[in-house]
Amino acid sequence: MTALAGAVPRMMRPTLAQNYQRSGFPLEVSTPLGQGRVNQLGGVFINGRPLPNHIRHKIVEMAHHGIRPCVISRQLRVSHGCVSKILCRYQETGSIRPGAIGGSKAKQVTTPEVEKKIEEYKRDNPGMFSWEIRDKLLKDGICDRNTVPSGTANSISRIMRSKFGGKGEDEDDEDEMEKKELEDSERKAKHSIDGILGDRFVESSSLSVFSEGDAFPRRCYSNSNSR
DNA sequence: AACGTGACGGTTGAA
DNA sequence: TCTTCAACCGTCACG
Repeated sequence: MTALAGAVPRMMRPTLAQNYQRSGFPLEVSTPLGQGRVNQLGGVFINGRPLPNHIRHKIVEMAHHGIRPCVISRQLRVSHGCVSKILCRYQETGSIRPGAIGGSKAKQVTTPEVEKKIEEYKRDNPGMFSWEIRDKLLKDGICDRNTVPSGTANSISRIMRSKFGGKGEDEDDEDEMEKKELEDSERKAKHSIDGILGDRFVESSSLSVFSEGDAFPRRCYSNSNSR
């Protein structure tokens, strides 16, 4: 979102709408969903969707074995930009998981103090309902009628989701999330890129204990591909 | 040749 | 239930 009209950086090519056909590869690959596309390296991907977990694992695993990103890219048929991005993220966060896609950024409807209080209530009484929390916030004088999280208590639910296991931003839950995701991906495999890609990459997708890697990028570009 | 990075078209899901 | 919109995705191409 930095490109200003009139001052078009060179990077911003005045493109013919990106169509993934510059390479002469077929635009789409026939899949049960008709979503698969083929990149320049011949790899299959779904535009807009994250690579499957086992490929992400594989990328990190190979990097840990000292395999260079360009080799990983060619071998797994994933663009080097993507390999670079995944490895950078892994280095920064220790997680191979993609970020949370979609949704709006939660509005700051509550002060940190209120959030803390909600956490406290929830810790003391995990079975507490949103509306009960809301009432208690009012009763304890933490909020008044104007400042209490919204009428439907949706915002309270949101806070609770994010604090007590929602989209899994919590690093402590990483293993748990990984497990859940694995199960989930198995369930969805037939209808996702995992299924589309089949077992092309499945062998040795288990992630072993890593030693200090050497093939990780030296630097990272900012994680968010800002627009 | 390898790699960092910005633009792009696309998907997702909370509001 | 539908729409909007900002987050994310991977690819591509440039430097």
